[in-house]
Amino acid sequence: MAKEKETFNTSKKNNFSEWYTEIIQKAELADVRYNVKGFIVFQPWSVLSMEKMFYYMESTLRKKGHLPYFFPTVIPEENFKKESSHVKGFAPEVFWLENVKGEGKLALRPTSETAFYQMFSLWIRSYKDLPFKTYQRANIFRYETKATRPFLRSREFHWIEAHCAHASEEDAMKQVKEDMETTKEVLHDIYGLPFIFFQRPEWDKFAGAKNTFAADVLNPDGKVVQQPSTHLLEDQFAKAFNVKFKDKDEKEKYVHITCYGPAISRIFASVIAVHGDDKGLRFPWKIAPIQIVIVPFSQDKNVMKKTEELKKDLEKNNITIKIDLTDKRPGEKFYYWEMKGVPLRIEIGKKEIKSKELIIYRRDIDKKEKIKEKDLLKYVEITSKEIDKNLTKNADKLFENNIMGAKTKAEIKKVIGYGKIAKCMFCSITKSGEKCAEVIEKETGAQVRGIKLEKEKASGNCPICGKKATEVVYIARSY
RNA sequence: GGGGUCGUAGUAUAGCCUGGCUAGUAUCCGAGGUUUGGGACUUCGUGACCCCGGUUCAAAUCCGGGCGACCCCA
Repeated sequence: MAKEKETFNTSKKNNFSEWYTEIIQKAELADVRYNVKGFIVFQPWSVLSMEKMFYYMESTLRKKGHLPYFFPTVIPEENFKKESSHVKGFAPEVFWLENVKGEGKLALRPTSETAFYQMFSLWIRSYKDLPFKTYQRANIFRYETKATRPFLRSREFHWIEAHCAHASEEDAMKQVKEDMETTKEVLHDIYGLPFIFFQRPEWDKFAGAKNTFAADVLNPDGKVVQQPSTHLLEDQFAKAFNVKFKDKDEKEKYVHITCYGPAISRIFASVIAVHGDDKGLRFPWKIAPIQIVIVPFSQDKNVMKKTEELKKDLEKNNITIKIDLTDKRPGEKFYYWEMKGVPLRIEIGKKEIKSKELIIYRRDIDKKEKIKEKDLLKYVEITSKEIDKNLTKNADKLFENNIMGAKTKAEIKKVIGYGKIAKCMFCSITKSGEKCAEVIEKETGAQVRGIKLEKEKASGNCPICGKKATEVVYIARSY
């Protein structure tokens, strides 16, 4: 046997940053050599997976009554300026198109509130039109400063944004809860990503929102990544864009708007980071670019015939499958597809034909087993579910073990130093708590992420200012 | 936002300090042969000094600027 060769120069645990950089290149997820900073080429292995991610997210939204749109990529400056806190928050990140003859200045959308609500004002007339639930799949542009990272923070990213108009604040809040439910159904139950939904503190809200709720996913390096966020926009945007409806009582009222933004390309970063290991990627079954790869040991006629047969049977069951016919040796193919994260591999040669058996390798647990050929479909059906369950369970466990209580400033420091999330009492997440949050950020480099929606009971005092605690907050470093 | 490291074939690197060679090696790629049950071997071949300017008889090497990448801290 040949000498052990590691797939990566470093392990995920010892140096997450380098592991991440390396896996993106090795697994051909993105080519960062495109010659504009912060813009990368998404390669097939990431696109195929993200297509599936989009599919699950979009079909879940549609099931819940959202209808799809494609809005223009450009937004006129005029729209952009209508909501003052929004423009203030986003202005530094906007790419402007200059030299557009006679058209005024145009922004490349950094998000599309100001495009959607402009049209909402034309479309929404009556309470019968509400709730008005939309979404679009789009790429958006934000001028991130120098810390760009493939998938995690790029200047162009691919996302879904859902915009809804409601008759009342209660309805809007219901929508926010539905968005959280959607996040669980898709991010957790399909992509296998654990998260906590936080209500963000006053000082960390989306520009122009009354309240922001955001899901934080934990990265293996101990930092959290903000994933989907949903915002209660109250009626600020409705007033700015004059989105009104005639209610049952015959009065004109402003709608209550909510928006929800799952960024698929960024969530993909978490899929890589959370599930990957030192052999490479590990895809959850439903979002694997290829779900099963067949590696034949020889190109013998009978082996080839059997391989084709298996492929057809599996494809009939909607399984994405590939036969590896390259002239590499089997061992090299094994390592390659393991690095690529394909969940299942079938190995087949003359011996298996004779014994009517198959060797199956499971990427999630890195083990092989033998099964009867006739049991293949049933095996795949059961195992694919087990794979997802297993990956999700492991991720959940890791997440839970990374939350630690802290009672004093020193303890917060310690917990953050371990690369974990600190849970502690806090004075307030309204304006008055901001100073304490700044102290924490200055001394630990971590931010107050917010409170859980199902409110936890506070007791004792704020470890920073010593005032009576009103909230239980979570503190973490973030991307 | 602050700091650091760096840019030589598709990839990873040597050479740079102390200017001068046909720019070395491995891998990848292409052609041939032997192989194929966990990262094969062999023969031949193609391929590179990030861009702009400066110093110099002479620049991959020194200087300035630009562009880009990575890492750490906030």
